[in-house]
This record gives sequence, C-alpha cells and structure tokens, in this order.
Amino acid sequence: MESFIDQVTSKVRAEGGRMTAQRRLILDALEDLRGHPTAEEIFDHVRNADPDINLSTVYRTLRWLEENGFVSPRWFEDEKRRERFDPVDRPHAITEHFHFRCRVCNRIIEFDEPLIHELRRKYAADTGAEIESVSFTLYGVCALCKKDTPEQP
Amino acid sequence: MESFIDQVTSKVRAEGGRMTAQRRLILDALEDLRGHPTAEEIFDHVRNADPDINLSTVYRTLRWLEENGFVSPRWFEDEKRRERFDPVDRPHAITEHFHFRCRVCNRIIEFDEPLIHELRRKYAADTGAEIESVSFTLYGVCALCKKDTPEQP
DNA sequence: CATCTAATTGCAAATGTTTTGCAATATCGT
DNA sequence: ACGATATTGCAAAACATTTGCAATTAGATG
Repeated sequence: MESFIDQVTSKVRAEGGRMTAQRRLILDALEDLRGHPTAEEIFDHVRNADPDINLSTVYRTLRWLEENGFVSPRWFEDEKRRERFDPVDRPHAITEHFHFRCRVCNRIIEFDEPLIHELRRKYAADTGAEIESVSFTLYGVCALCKKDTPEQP
Repeated sequence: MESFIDQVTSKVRAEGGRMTAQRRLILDALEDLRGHPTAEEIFDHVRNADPDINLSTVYRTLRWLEENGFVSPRWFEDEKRRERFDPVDRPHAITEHFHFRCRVCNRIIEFDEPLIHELRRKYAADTGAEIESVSFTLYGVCALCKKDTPEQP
C-alpha cells in the first residue's frame, strides 16, 4: 500500500505541483507527531531539520493538504481558536472523526464505535439529509487522570 | 418556570453583579435570534435598540454567561475560527450538543437521539473515563437543499 | 431622593492565529 | 544546463477576540 508521502506526491504531481523539501518535512512531521498537531507544533518540529522554514509555508502546505483531503482540521472547545490537523488515511471518503479529549492531561484519544455509524445512517434516513462528514467529540477526564486525582471525601 | 432572563438576573445578583440595560438587550437577542448566533450577529441585533453598545460588551457578557453555564460556545468546521453561542436551558447539566449543519443553506438544526446518550455511557463504561460534555455534529446537505439542487444526470 | 462605591461600560489598543502580496528562489520538464 | 512557473520567506494584513483604563451607572445605603 502506498505510503502517505507517496500518495501526496502523486497528487502534487497530478496537479502540476512540485514536491519541495519543505513539504516533505511537513509530511514527515505529520507522521512523526502522531495525534493532532497544531500548525505551530509542526513548525517547531520541522525547524529541527530546517531552521529557516517559515510558518506561512507550514500553513500553506496544510491548507493544500486540507483541500486535497489529506488532513482534516479539528477544533477542541477548550482551545477555542486554535486549529489542529488530523491526517486522513483514506482521502475523500466520508470523514468521520471520533475523539475523546481529556481536560487534565489534554490528550486526544481517537476511537471508533459502530453505534456512531448507525447514528449517521439513522439521521440520514429520518431526515432525508445527505451526510458528508461526522464529528463526535467527548470531553472529560480520562481513566488515568481520574485515578491520579480521586475525588475528595 | 423561571424565564431565561430571570434565571440570569438571579445569578447576577447572587454574585453581587448588576443587571444593566446592555445585558438585558443581549439576553433578549439570545432569545430572539433562536439558533446559534455569533457575537457579531448579536451585536448587530442589539444595535437596533442601542446604537452605542460596544462589541466588547457583547463579548464580555457572553463570556460571563458561558462561565455561568447559560450559553455554550460552539464551532462549526466550515467557519473555522468563528465562535457561535448556544443558549443552555438547564445550566450545569452535562452539556450535550447535537447539530446538523447544512453546507448549502448554512442552517444549524438541533436534534436529539437516544443513541448518542447510549454511546456516551458505553464509552465511559468501556474506558473508565468521566464524560463532562458531548459534541456531535453532522455536516452535509439538508433534505430541502438536496431537493433544490438535484444531482446532474 | 441624594449619595456613594464598586461593577460595568465604551473606547482604543493589544493579542494570537491564520492569511496574503510580492520579490527571490528552487523544482522539474525539456 | 536552461527556463517557465510553482513555491518560498518575509513582512504586513486580516480577523475574531481580549484587555487596560478612565468614564459611567446600578443599586445599596442613609
């Protein structure tokens, strides 16, 4: 199966674009920083390899990836206006994103759960709407953090 | 049952705060503009009654309402960094927000569906996490807009 | 009802994140 | 290796939201 970078490279070429060193670094970062990095986190990471890279290059690349279905932007309510970028494995499929966000350790945990898919089908069937993307986010305290800070007696 | 404004007024008083004309207007707007207005939309609406009101007053009031559980901020992915404010009927209950957002008419439709509550319980039971809030958003094209723009043959 | 004081306001400037215009640079087909 | 043009770095702009501060005002008190 084609790697993430190879997939992106094919698409860049197909559009008459060019695969630059900067883009390669940003794609690497997206794989290295498993999870949902912000543009700034990606920027800090790629700076190790290329201290001259510019934040706007990071943004421009991320936007291109977004438009072409390779990453999907995400907002978490405790971070208000800061965008996070979620690499997408199957570009252009219906995007479904299920996250748990821990208020204590700030970890973002991805999960899947057949009930959500059922929910989407049910909503579409009930209302006649066409669903293109689904976002389901739970906020709270994860099991580990709950253990560390037991409720006071 | 106590009206929204009365509920807020009680709380303001309880905190040693003051119920100003501006706050009253903003609360009215929140009721008039059923849905999920942005700060700017609220601002434009209250300007009819008080042309001198300031946008920062709107923001400050909304933040106070948020901290006190009377509104809940919401982001929709097609609007990136713009916040919308959702009045909350039962302050401080576990907040659960289920929305459908139509890409064509931009309408935000609220719905409820027992499966989501089940999902939350299931996730909590499976992982041991404690859930404090749930956000479920479907994006797509609503039945009406689908009818207006049938797919090309 | 007049007074007093702290809460709230309007204003302007600041903030933080993301975007953009443009000249310089670098990729890739030839 | 060359040349057209896509992409970059930079600095400045855009944009939503927040903040400091002096002026105003709600509402408790006499």
